[in-house]
Amino acid sequence: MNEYYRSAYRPLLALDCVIFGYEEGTLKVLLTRRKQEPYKGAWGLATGFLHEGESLDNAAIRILKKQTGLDDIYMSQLQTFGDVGRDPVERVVSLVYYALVRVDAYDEKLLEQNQAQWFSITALPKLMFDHEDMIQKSWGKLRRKSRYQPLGFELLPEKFTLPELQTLYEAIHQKQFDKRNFRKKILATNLLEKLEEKQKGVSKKGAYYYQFQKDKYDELIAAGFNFELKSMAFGS
Amino acid sequence: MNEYYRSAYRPLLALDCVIFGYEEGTLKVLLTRRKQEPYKGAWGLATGFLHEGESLDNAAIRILKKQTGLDDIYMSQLQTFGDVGRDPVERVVSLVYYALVRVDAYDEKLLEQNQAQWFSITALPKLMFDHEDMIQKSWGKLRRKSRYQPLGFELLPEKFTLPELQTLYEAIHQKQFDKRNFRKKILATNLLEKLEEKQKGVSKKGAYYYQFQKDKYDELIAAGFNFELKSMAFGS
DNA sequence: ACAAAAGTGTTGAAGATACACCCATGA
DNA sequence: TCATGGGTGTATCTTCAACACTTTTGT
Repeated sequence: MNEYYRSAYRPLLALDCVIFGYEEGTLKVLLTRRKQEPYKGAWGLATGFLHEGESLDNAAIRILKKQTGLDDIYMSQLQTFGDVGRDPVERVVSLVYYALVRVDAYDEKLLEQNQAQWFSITALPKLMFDHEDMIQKSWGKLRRKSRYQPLGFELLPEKFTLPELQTLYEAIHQKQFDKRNFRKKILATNLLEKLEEKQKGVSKKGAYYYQFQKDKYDELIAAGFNFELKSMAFGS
Repeated sequence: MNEYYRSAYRPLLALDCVIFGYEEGTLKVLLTRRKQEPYKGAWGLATGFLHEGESLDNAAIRILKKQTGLDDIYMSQLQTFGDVGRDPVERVVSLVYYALVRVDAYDEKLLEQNQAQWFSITALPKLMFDHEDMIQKSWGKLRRKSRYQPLGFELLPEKFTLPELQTLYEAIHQKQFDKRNFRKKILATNLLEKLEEKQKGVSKKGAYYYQFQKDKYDELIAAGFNFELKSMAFGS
């Protein structure tokens, strides 16, 4: 290694994960209490430093696994935060990932073990550093992305009903949708398989379960199919 | 500072800038030759390490200023690249910014001084490390963003004609647009002011100059106006 | 007068929105 | 039987895409 590299400043590099979940009709975020002084006990995102020899994505996977017990989580980089005073203890540059998990797959025991808790996105506690900003920006990204990518499914169990899916979208967008138009739009993607089974216990009539056809989606993606919006496509 | 921070791994943190320009009907990227061994002389993006006490955006501004002589450049974070072997010399995590500059504002002398050169985006030389990937991803972002934000103006002089603007969009999207539809769409934003003056020398008839009304745009943004697409808005 | 690029409107198709009633079931 | 939430179709409007001729002016 030469002078060019050796003399450079080396900041700490952290990864913070905004973990979204969906439960009881509201969009939630998983928060944990900070384990070290100062600000010990303050609510914040799941976090960790990058390890030597570890890629960024792998570091995020490691942190998510530790926090949730799950691999194979939908996960994507949001952006990097690096204001000078954002961590008052020491200069830390922080890469934010956001992740979508199925709350039903979540290991309850880990909540206690990690001093973690789900909070409704509309009723967050006071958060340390710039974590509030990170969550709001992640939510914005989720809103925008859910318009052209079938993300909602990542937050629901394998089998879900259309009313459930609609309520989820309403929680993400904080907006009511028309039942008929919503169904039309969702079913028009042709990515949902209707099952024979009906949901019991929630309503008297019972709603049909659907399943997201991930294979079909992956095929379409592989074939170069584009779920992007058509309008403003400057077509021809 | 306590143990939690002290024991953490500290990678090098670089910033790489994809500088887009527009000239002679083609979208271009500004590249420089690497100044140190190994790979000295290889083409790559304008780059630099983060300095102590400097925010990420300020670091990007510094690097852009050094490269182009300009401040006040449109600039935005793309994403962070951190694969383990991406810099073969040493582990370097790299934050990519993309920037849009007016080539006419560019100081010619700096090109030589920095061993820099504009390359058409469709005819890039072999690039070092993962810089090719960074450029392609930035271009993708530029394409997507130009559909719902008036970005094109950043690449043109203050005064420009609609045929010029259209050619720019065609260069960004690598696609021909219909003159009439393009005009309609652009003028529908109500953000362009038609000037009295006509362009001379390019065509016999001469095209009217237009000017982007940045004040008006900023006002609308401040008022919460949203340039996002309407379709898929899950409206009501 | 003619060549070359600038400028302009309309029509049909597709997609988005608004809206109201019947159905199945458990209590 | 009735209360609750599930399911369905249509009419209107907006937006997008396709398309061809006239205007201006320099040579």
